[in-house]
Amino acid sequence: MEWSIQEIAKIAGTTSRTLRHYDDIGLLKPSSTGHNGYRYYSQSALVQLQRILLLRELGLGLPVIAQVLDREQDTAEALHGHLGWLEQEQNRLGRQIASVRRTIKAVEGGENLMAEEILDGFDHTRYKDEVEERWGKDAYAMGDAWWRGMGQDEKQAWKQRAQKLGSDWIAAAKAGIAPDSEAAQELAERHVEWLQDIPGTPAAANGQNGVNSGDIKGYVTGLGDMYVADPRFGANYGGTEGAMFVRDSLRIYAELNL
Amino acid sequence: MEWSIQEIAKIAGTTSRTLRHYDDIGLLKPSSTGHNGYRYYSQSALVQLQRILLLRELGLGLPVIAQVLDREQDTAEALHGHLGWLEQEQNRLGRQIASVRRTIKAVEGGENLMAEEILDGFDHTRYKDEVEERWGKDAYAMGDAWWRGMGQDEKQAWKQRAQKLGSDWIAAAKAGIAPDSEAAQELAERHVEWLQDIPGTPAAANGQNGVNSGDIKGYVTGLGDMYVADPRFGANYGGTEGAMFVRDSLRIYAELNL
DNA sequence: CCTTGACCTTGACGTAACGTCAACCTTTAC
DNA sequence: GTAAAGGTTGACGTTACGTCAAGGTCAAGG
Repeated sequence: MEWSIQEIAKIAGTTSRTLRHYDDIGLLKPSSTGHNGYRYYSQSALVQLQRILLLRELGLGLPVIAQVLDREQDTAEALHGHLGWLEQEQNRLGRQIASVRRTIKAVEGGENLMAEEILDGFDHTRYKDEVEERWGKDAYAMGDAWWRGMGQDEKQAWKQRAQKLGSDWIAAAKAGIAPDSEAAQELAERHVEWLQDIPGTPAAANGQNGVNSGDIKGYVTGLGDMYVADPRFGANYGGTEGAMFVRDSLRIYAELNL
Repeated sequence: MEWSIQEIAKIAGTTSRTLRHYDDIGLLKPSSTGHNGYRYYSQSALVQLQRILLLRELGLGLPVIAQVLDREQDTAEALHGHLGWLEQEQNRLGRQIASVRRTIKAVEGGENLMAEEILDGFDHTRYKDEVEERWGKDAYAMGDAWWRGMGQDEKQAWKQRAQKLGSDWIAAAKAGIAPDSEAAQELAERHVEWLQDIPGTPAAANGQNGVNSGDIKGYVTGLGDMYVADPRFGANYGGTEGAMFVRDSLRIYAELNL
């Protein structure tokens, strides 16, 4: 018994285009071809097709399905791997949903979505890439959620605090004092305390992150290096020169106190 | 203050390619262009970019973002709509995950993924399209889960039952008895009882589906029509002739008893 | 024999949002 | 002068087909 392309398509609940596609990519060849080029499919081809469609409904990609059918990969193994990916996706969606909900609340609360003022002084989203690269996506996500979850006045306060810290650093650097001087070390202490108020980072006082507290030292010195290497951060501390002063002060503070 | 394309890319945490893309599709034009064709972006463009990236991270499509930025659509409204889509997706993923888990269990339990034997007599996946079209996606999903959740012997029993029912129908039709005869009505009763054992359909005895029991009558007569109209179903009852006999018997039974 | 309609074929564009060369021009720094 | 860095405009690749487009094949009817 052989069926034409439309017939198996109907039987299996798919379209003839899909069949041609599977033929093109070599996933499922017709069991015979007429002299006129017509594709004909046998019972065994139908079984294969059903398998393909079953796996496809589970979300597997066609290349993976091909491997499974060619016995190049164990079915259960492939499904396990796929399951992991699916769960990751679901988590991602969950986080995204939470973010959207927060944003809706913020917007409906009258907050202008990322107003100009956010730019001057402190803009946390600028650091997205660095943060994600160094401490993982979750770190940024937590910081991001924390930031957007704050009220207008809280944000204002935070920015003022950051700006004050920055200007104090610049003043200290201009004054030519040493990084290991008492004044500089006091600033370093303020800086670390400030960092500890950002959730999701290794420095966060409450250990809600998976990072153990032993990382704080490396985190702080790493930050110092970043301030110097990246002009966007350095700009907050009076350019590269100021950033170097901050870095040295922080390193010394970290060595002595963390 | 103006920035080159790489500079804002870095500041905003994206790539120059993305900026060019946004320029191409008209989502974000550079605030000025040099005589050499270089793109330059101002502070306000940066703000727009940040807004775009924020919305993009929330999963909105670029066309929607464009509408929001052009004030053609309310931000909160767009986010609400998007939220609905996200939740749908999450649900879909959840169902898919459950399906994959069941399939893994089946495969690891030694069941050959859709073996040949499934084809003869009864293959529920053949009816996917019809079931989904007539009674919704959930109906098929539930029936599907139910089928794959059964053990090998249970499936065997089910198929035997289906096949016995089919052959009895064929025999009755061949015997030339009337659809309203006692023998035919007994068969119709068996048929309905059989249908009631398939979860997710309007006929299911336990009302786990959102369908009210008043639909059973329409469901049964509708099925009869389908048997006649679709040769795949009719084949189970001895072709179109037999299917017509089944349809008439079922219709009479439904009128009298449902 | 011719037409009509149903079904088949291959070929090619479109989809979302860019990543990734390729080929070529500018600016900056040494 | 030249090399490095950065800019420009194409154009292809990505996933799994949907959707024409142009044209050949086959069974039935006038």
